Amino acid sequence: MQTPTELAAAYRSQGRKLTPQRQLLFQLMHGNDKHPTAESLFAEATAQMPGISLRTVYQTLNELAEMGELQFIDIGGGATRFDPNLDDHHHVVCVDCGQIRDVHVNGTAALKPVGIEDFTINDVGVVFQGVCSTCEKSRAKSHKTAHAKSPAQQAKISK
Amino acid sequence: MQTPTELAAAYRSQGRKLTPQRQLLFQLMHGNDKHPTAESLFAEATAQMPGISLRTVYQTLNELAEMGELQFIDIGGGATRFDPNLDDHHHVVCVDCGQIRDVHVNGTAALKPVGIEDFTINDVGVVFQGVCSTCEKSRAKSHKTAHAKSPAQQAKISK
DNA sequence: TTCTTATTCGCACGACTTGCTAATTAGGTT
DNA sequence: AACCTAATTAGCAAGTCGTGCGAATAAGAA
Repeated sequence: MQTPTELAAAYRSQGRKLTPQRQLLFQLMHGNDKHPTAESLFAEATAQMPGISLRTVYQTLNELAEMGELQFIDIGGGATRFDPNLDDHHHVVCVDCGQIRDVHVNGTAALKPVGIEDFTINDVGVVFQGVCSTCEKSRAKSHKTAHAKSPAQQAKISK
Repeated sequence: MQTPTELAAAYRSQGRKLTPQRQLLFQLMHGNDKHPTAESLFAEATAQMPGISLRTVYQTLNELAEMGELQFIDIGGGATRFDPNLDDHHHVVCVDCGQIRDVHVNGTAALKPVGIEDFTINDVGVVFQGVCSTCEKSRAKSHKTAHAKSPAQQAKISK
């Protein structure tokens, strides 16, 4: 995603208006590597601009996605998460706490799907599933105790 | 996923009951490579067993997932899709029509995430995004005409 | 056949996201 | 500086997907 300043210019050049709400969201998303949900962004935004609408957050995120400034990440379960990182990268997900980490991956260029001649491939996404060190520790103590989640809320496996 | 007969045995050995609803769903899912949603499975099931409940379809799919007989696939947008294929495989998605195809992928063993020492990786999923030949043809005719979908319903990119 | 317990069904509810629209505002124009 | 108009916002209703719950039912053992 471009800087807030660059986005301001991009917006104006497209006939879009530069509102305080948008400017705030530009700031909150720029360089943000937390892969926030709309709700969590809304919470942050509200802290700085009480009264901002969740609807506006969704709207702005959709605009930015249309403009190619960010990506949607759907990795099972809950809400869509947003990623302003436009570099060639992939994701690692902790199946316990749900955190998502950006990673560069070696070897993606060599990936070859077998037997899909009738598809024009445009993009490849790699998702690693694992357990982060923090969750690994809490697992050691409480064996499976509080970690059994319903299929719906736990990060789903999508091979 | 195992055959309906094998599943019947597995169910009984676990103290689960073998109901007609479950047996039907075993049949519908066995060898199914369409990656159906709960709704579409429900539709098929209803054709053969009017009165079967959507609730039961969800319940049975969750059971099968718990038993490791199938996977959830969440590739952006709409409903969860179910995959009874337990082989080591990955997926190709048509961003136009949303169809999902199973594929074997060469080179996955060589994939190396960079800089995530604090993660224990258990699984890797690869998703190719592209356009199937059918959609490619219709694109050639009607340029973008009916293919502009809202971000929400179109297959989302998850790098 | 009887009994116990799992299962089914259907509705209400919850999470997430979008549709709709009146009121407001950004930003160009006079 | 005041004005104009299209874009935007806010907020609530509604839609989609999936689950919680409880009464009625049925599987399978005794």
